[in-house]
Amino acid sequence: MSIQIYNTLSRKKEEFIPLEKGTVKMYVCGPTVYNYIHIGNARPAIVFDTVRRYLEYRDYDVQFVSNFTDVDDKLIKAANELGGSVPAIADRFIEAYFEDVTALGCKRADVHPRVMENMDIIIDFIKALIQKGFAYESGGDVYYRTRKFDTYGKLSHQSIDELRLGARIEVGEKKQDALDFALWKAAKEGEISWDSPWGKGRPGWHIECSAMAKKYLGDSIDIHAGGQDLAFPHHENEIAQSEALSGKEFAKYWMHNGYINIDNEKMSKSLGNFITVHDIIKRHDPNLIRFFMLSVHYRHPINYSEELLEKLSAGLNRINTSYQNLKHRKGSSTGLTETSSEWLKKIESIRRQFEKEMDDDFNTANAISILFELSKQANYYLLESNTDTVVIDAFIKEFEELFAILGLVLGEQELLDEEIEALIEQRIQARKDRNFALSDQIRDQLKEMNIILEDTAQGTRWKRG
RNA sequence: GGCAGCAUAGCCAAGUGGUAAGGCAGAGGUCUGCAAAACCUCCACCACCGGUUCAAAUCCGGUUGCUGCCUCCA
Repeated sequence: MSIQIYNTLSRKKEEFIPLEKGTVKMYVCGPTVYNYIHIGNARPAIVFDTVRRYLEYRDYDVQFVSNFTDVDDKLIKAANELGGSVPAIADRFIEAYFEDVTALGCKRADVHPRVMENMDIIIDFIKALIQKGFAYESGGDVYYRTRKFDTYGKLSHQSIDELRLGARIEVGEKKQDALDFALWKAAKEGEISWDSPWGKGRPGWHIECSAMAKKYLGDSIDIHAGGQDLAFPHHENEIAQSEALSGKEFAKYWMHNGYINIDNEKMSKSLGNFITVHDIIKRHDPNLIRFFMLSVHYRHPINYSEELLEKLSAGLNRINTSYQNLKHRKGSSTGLTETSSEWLKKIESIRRQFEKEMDDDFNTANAISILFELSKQANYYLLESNTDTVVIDAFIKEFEELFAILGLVLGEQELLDEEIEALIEQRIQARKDRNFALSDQIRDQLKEMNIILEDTAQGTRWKRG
């Protein structure tokens, strides 16, 4: 079975066939680092990290690049307001970004290029576009000549004429056409700037991705991804720049994730209705946040609420409990039983179902339902009086591997202190003596310490409440 | 105005032609010294109106409502 990916270009699911067998070149548009990221920004980080993990699981060598926009208007503004230089603000929030997304289970990209470190290739890129007639200098700015690029609008499925009719497009004095966009912006007084053939200035927003994708991955890449709102104009412009220069298709598959809403309205920094990752992970397990993000298909919107998180938490705990119960049971398991091979087959079939769901445009919502199925089967198996260590191990491995593909972590049993251990021992003795008054008292006492006890046929076990 | 998306049980959410996955919550039961965990059972005619079809939540047309992009934005 092959992997299907919904491609914004064709608006259809397509079979994934990499340009180069066994390798996936993937570029994900990263954040502008002028502030802490909010959970809406975290969605692409988590979603495309999961895509990457799954492709790696499928034995692809994934070359994963994700940029930081560290020079732009908002950074200049933030530097003025917070005090400090643009590079210092960028450094600070890049560090915060890594802290946040690492907590959310995202791996580092192979390269996280920054605009400031790639000024030379950006300027070269613009020079080449001017040479080819796709760009022009105007009063220290450089603009892309949009109408010269025949297929402009192919990603957002709009014609240049339709876009031109858009009510809010204004013609700048320096632009030849309303749809032309800036490749280079002349510096205003006191702004951070770099020398260029057109005077001091800084790059426009879109050119960085074209230039850096080319540098790190080449003229043509497999997957280019980002939030839905980047499709137009950002990605459309990237296509115009890159394809005008190389004459080749820039990216084969374009993936866009949906938004996070609050009260059914888009969460965004400009609307001010955002929750930063920095704050939310103080209140909630970051693993739960990731689970929340993956519980909905990546192209659909998610409406955020605290109540929803709590409900999801109950489900995630159920899976975790099941995993802990398997581990608890491992010690008392014996050898092969009559049903062993049947169960091993069952586990294998769950794996195949999981793959089937992930193959289908990374349907993590359904993949999670398979996790519940695994959990249910494991619980059912644990009902048997004799369990086989091989089967138990197979279940445990299955939990661990499927969780790893989704970038989720399973709770690990930590050690208890001696006082608590002693109380548990004392209660076990009390129960042997059928002194239930004492045993219940100890259980209550432990509960106040947030330790929940469960008595099973294989002995007493505990967990954190 | 242009271009898209969405509308499925109390809540969340899959599902693109054959009579509705999964989770949370709820009800009943089993197990247990009592609990907990777990297991079993129950809980939806898929916004509305037409049409196509032997057959539609799924396709087509229309209506209503909501959202997004067209401007910085994940």
